[in-house]
Amino acid sequence: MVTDQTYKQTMLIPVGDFDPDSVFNCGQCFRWNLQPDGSWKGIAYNRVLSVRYREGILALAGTTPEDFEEIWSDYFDLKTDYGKIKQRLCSDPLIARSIRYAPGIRILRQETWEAMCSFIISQNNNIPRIRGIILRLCELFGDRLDGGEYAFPSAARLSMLDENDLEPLRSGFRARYILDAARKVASGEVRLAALRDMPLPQAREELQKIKGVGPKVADCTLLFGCGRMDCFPVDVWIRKVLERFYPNGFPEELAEYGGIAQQYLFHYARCCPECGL
DNA sequence: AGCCAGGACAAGT
DNA sequence: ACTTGTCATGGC
Repeated sequence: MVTDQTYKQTMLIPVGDFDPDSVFNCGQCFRWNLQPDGSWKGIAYNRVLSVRYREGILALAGTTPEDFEEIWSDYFDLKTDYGKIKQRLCSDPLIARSIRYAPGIRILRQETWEAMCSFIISQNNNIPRIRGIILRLCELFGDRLDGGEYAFPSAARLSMLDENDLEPLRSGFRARYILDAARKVASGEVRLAALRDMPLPQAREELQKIKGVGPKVADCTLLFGCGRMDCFPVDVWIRKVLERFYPNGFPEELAEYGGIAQQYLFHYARCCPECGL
């Protein structure tokens, strides 16, 4: 049954530098899954999408031209020339190696609220369990979408709950952090929409008004949830990389795309046995 | 079985 | 301003 005014279809877009396995499994997002048929299914912006990539063509199934223009083109950052950015980043030998290891990584432009919640949940946690907690959060409190999937629940919805309601998530000590975030966002005490245009230090300060949001979660929110590609989240892996390979600091001339560099380095350090860490 | 996970907080120097 | 113990749960 078709519920939309527009029939869903498959969009074919020529794009370079895109490997779904790298994009969806490099630790930046938690709601994309490989299907038995080889496609990737995910949820973002209250929409379900199916993704394939082959020989320079990105195939988006189950969407509309309108949604592609308004949502997915930006979500996958298709207007950004990653080839050019990678060329610049390759001036650094370690980043060059990490790009060679997974050249198809791109930074997704996720929703701010979802990114912030996801990385609140990520603290002192492992990626499989992060995904499980987020899945339960969506199934319990998110709106139902096509195909039995669930949207990410809004801050307004979560702000009405208490810690007992979140118990089935098994998110541990993070439950009260999720609630504090929901309440401060729903009440307008923290204005996520304003983060995009704030100076970085001010944006970090604003985010850290929330219990459970420290420097690392704030930077992940800004990089993955606000498109701030100059933001450089430092987690345990990146800290090891910095101590070992950049004792004099990260190269200044690459700071403009520091967040993208950080993601190549993170994935390389975490996944490549021969990276030296 | 035990260590550790894309950290942050609170209390202590 | 820097250091340390603690937090709840479960993946490996």
